Amino acid sequence: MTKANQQYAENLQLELRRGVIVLAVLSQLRQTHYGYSLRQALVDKGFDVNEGTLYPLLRRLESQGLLNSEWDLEEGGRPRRYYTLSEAGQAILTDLKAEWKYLGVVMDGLLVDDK
Amino acid sequence: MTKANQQYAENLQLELRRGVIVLAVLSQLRQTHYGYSLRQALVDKGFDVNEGTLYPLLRRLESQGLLNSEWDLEEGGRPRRYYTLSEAGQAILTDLKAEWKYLGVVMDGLLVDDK
DNA sequence: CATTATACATTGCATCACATAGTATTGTCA
DNA sequence: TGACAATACTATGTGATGCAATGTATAATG
Repeated sequence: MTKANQQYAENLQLELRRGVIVLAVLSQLRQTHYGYSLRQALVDKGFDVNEGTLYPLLRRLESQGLLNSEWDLEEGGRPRRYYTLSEAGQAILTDLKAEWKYLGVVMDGLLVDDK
Repeated sequence: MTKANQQYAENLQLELRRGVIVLAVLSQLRQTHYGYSLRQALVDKGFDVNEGTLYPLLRRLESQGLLNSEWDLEEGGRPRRYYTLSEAGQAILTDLKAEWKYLGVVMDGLLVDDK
């Protein structure tokens, strides 16, 4: 595999993960998290997310009304912004889960080693 | 669900499918196809792809050396460009299949209804 | 003879992940 | 004590890419 091909492969793997990020994030926000702890939870479970991806994503989802957030300015600690799913966010999560499941079935059909 | 939320939901579903498109395309090109027949094969199996997505995608994959193509200029027929997987394309397909499988496992872990 | 299906191409727009860099505090370890 | 890593969040620019829209042209269908 040439260097160029390796580059293409990495790129395609990134694309593959790209679409799933929101689903991954929403799934974990069934429990309250702040950005950093959310990232750790995802990484721990095998889903690596860049900080430069996650933080803006959370702000975007909040601006779309899918998340609620609240600052925690505890004394003697760094300020944390806690996120939870809004009702709309829960509805979207349900949608995306269904779509994900459907996609799995479709892809299984496409990837069958026929003949 | 408000109109805005419906918009977000559609958008996120598009994103979800986005990353998988290349994998879907490569999977079907284990058999030779031209663009139009490839699109039909995908749609038939539940994977809807836009023409404006598919045709440029095929050109791009070819330019990256993952596909080979050949015009068929049969008399009394519309010209068709037939695509097949190159060796590099087959390698990438194998990679992506593995990544897809891994992603499935990870997502299953994330989506578990714990508690 | 008009409409639909086939077959491919192109352009501009909008979305979005990531790399990178920056700020600031807390903890660790030599 | 002083350097470095970890914590926690923000901001910006770039590149990749899907899609809607539009165009071209031929064949089939009614």
